[in-house]
Amino acid sequence: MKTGRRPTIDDVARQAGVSKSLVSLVVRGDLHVSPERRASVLRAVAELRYLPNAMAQGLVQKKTRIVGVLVSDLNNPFFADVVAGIQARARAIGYRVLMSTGDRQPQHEDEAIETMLQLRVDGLILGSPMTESAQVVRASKELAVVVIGRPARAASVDSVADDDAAGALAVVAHCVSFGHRRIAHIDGGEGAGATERRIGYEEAMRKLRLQSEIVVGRGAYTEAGGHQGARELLDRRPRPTAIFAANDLAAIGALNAIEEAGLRVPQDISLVGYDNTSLAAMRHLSLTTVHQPRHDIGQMAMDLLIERIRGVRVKPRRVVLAPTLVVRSTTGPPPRDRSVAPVRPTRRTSKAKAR
Amino acid sequence: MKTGRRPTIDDVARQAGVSKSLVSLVVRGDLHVSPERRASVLRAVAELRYLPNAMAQGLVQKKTRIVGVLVSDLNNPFFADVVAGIQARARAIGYRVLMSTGDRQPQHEDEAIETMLQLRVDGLILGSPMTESAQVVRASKELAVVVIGRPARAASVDSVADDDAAGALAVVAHCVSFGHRRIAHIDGGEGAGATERRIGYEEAMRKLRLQSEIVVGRGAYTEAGGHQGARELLDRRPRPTAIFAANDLAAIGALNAIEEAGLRVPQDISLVGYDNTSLAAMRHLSLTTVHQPRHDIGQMAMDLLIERIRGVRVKPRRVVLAPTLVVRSTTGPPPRDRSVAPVRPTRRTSKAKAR
DNA sequence: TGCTAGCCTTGGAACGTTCCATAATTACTA
DNA sequence: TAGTAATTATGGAACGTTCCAAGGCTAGCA
Repeated sequence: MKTGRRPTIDDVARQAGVSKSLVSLVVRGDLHVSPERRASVLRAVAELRYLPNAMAQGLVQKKTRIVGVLVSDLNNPFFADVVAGIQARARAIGYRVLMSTGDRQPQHEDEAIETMLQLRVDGLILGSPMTESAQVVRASKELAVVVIGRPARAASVDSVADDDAAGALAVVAHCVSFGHRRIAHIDGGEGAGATERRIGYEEAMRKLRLQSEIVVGRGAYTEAGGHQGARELLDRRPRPTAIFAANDLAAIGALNAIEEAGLRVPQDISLVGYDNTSLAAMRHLSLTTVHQPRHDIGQMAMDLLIERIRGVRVKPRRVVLAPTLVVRSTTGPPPRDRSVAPVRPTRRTSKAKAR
Repeated sequence: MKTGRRPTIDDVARQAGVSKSLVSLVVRGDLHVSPERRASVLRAVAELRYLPNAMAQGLVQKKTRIVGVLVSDLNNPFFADVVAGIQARARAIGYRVLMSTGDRQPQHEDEAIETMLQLRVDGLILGSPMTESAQVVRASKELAVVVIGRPARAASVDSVADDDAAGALAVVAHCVSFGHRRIAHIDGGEGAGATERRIGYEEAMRKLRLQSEIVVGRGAYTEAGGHQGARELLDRRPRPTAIFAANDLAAIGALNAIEEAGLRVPQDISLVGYDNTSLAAMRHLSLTTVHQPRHDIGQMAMDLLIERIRGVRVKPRRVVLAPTLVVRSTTGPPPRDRSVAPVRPTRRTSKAKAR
């Protein structure tokens, strides 16, 4: 770490024997520059290792070509693909991506967002934020904001999310097709989309005439949350025969709790996650879950953001993508249980074969 | 997204009836301001929702109080805790953290770093970068750079890493204590610390008089890499009885390959990972692995960075933390195998008990 | 030859802050 | 009461870019 002052555009201009305006033009790839001068400028740039100061650029241009991305939880591989999708699009149109995380703490998330706002990023993508805070809504009046993972409320905010109700229904229906009735849910607490998934679960249960069996354990979109929610559920008598966790991380926590209780999956209890993260796909785990097109979600979020940045659209958009159930090995028929009459055994058998 | 111009310090000054210098003092919490004026400035700030422009600040202050963090792979939960450690320290001393990722592609990593440099971050923490590129070394001449996960080469770069040789030795010794001899390694390719781990493995094998059994499958710090490396190893005859994967992600990929081959862990083959990520701790997986103090690593990296930023130290530091073996359920005695004489059965038994 | 058009190049204003020197005010001391 | 010190407030320069209007030059054309 030497103390040499970073070269500025003036240093380059002096070295190349031209004006700083010309250097600026060359660096930005302007076409109307004579080949000789361009060459000498580029030589000077290389010799001095000149790197334009993005702050000075941003100040005068009143834009940064940076989009900020808030990632709610670095422990959740869900965001890896989402961010990859964002970056792919951003790269294609010359935008840079800067990330930040609030570690699932609303206050920290607000601070992270504030940092982005102070930096005057051109747009903000919020990956499953804990809240659509007042700060966010205010911010969205002055720059483009897209929320991923929950439907935005404010009209100035766009969103990209999957259809949680449809996903939840698919899960419940899948369990019912095996003959389950006591299908419980571990919710995602304050997490993005958690309320939608819980309500989706409840409505699905009602639709399938299982409203009397609705049970929700309090959890979170984390392993710890899933663990706690599962313990709550496992303590109930009669015990649920299937658990639908709000996301894959929670499902893993639930699995830990289930195994700690000496139960087997899926023989004693079926388990379903959400998100179809790389974790769920692990052969050893082979978690039945709901797939979301993560890369597409990221791309779509970036597309929406760009539309707003460019001002080609002012109307809010709520993109809803269709989720798909991915059946793996953590779901199966419920155990025989004398306390409850077996449920439509024929249907159970046929579905079990279909798997 | 309204088009209202963001309020500047001048707007606040006008509204509060004071000079912009005074506004600047109040906003930065200077003490020598009369209570009345402070109050009116703060009122104006609130009314206008004034947020200082970090670019303008950075331009004149010649520092940003931002540290950039490159995360090599968002799929690897290893970095979640590292970043948490960095953030904890940063928050304590009023620095902001901005992240970026190159998705394990050296070229993208360089671009991400360039973005940070253009932004004139005060320091850069590189989380397990694919390379210590020329760009990084150059950059380190002008700002503080700390590398995590591999010992830095350049004198101007600090580093925080665990003792990979010690970790590898612990793994190999653990396997040997069970009676394994054909202990193979899946390397981490170009990943940070991968070479050190591979060499550590090879030296450990030599030290334990198993040099003739050294086998390295080509892999990467990813599930796919581990899968491929494992397939390569499983095709060998005689087959290894234990596999030491370069990290937990690779171990999971290896586990998939092992199960695909119809083998059981640990009965047919033992498996060890590295990093002790949350994945390894999953009860259902229960992977024997090597623990790194991730949060401490992050904190230490931030501490080193701050020393450099503040200029209180110019000598390079290579912090090496001690790893610890975490024995779980994926390691056990090798299967009986008539082609090789059993190895010191007494020792095997005693160690098995110790577990 | 003079005029126009087009290309290339340039100086200086602007962006929104902080820093610095100095001014204005008040308080304290001899 | 004057002089000094301490406190609070201010205007303008500076930071490193881009933008804009305008200048110089060359070439084409009548």
